[in-house]
Amino acid sequence: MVLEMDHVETILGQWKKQRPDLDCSPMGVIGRVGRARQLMTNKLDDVYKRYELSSIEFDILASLRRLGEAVTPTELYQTLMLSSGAMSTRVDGLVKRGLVERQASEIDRRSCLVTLTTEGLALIDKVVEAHVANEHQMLLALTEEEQAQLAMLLKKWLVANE
Amino acid sequence: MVLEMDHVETILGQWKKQRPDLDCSPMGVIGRVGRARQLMTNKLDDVYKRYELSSIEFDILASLRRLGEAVTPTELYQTLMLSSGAMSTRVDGLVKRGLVERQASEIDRRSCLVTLTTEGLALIDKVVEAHVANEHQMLLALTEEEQAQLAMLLKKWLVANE
DNA sequence: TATTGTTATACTCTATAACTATA
DNA sequence: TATAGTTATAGAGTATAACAATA
Repeated sequence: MVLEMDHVETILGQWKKQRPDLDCSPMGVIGRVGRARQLMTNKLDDVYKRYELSSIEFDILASLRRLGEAVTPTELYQTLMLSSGAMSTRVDGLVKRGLVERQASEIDRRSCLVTLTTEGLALIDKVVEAHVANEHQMLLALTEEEQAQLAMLLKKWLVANE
Repeated sequence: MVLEMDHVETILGQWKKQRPDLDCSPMGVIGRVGRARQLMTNKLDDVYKRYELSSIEFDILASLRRLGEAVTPTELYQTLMLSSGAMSTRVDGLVKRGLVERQASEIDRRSCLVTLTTEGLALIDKVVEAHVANEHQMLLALTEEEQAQLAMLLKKWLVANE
């Protein structure tokens, strides 16, 4: 059996030596979630950049696509945890590129609905396919069963903490 | 048995409805790693802020502490994945607060060693204790065995991908 | 010539709050 | 008065590259 170490294992060993009184075992989980996230984010960004999208732009377009309906800027910034001002700026950029449109609301004239244009829909459908293929590729180091187990454990933590 | 949903489960359902042709199962893993990371980061930041440290400042002080020896700015920015300029700025801030010092290197006069001051050492020891206690608290939703399993699965992925 | 580390510059992204229009 | 959304401002953080000193 091969006993390979990862970066967090090294860090745990260093703490063990310098502060043997501390039980740093939770770093084995939390540190690895952080490090995995960082590496995963880099790989996800590779695909976004191929289509000249930032991570947030992808999230906006993907939200509109998977919800299957137009949503207000307020719903968008609350869902994606951005300020209203930041969302306005992001939507502006997508409007300028012809990927989304703002439609006046018929029931509340203060409000508007952000919708995908034909070009935006075609783009996000293409990007999501590349995105999902990329994600499949990223998980090849784990068996289907391990992936399911990992998802299940993270879900249990999230149900208790989100 | 309780079947609670998390946020990612909702998103998976939306994709299933809008794009039933796509196998989005990897989102169950990658999406949850990202979401868990975000929630964990917020909770970790609570402790850092209590001691008026940013996440990066904590990382610098903790690196010095667990390595148990002085390191060069170059080692620091490579380990923490920052640019050299950004590290200079961060170290400056910690020097101004009396938490670290720059010592001239005796073997290479271009270089220096960053060391914890007495105050810096006392501070990081206190913060790390609060940090580890915080991390223990954050994982209470999982049993010891589940935590170990989660760490093991993430480690397997990291060994193959980092 | 190459490398270490600092400094100066410019850029990206953001939150905040002021603001307009409407409810 | 409160809310939806935009705009203007200012701040945090960064990378980049120019720079000085040394290898």
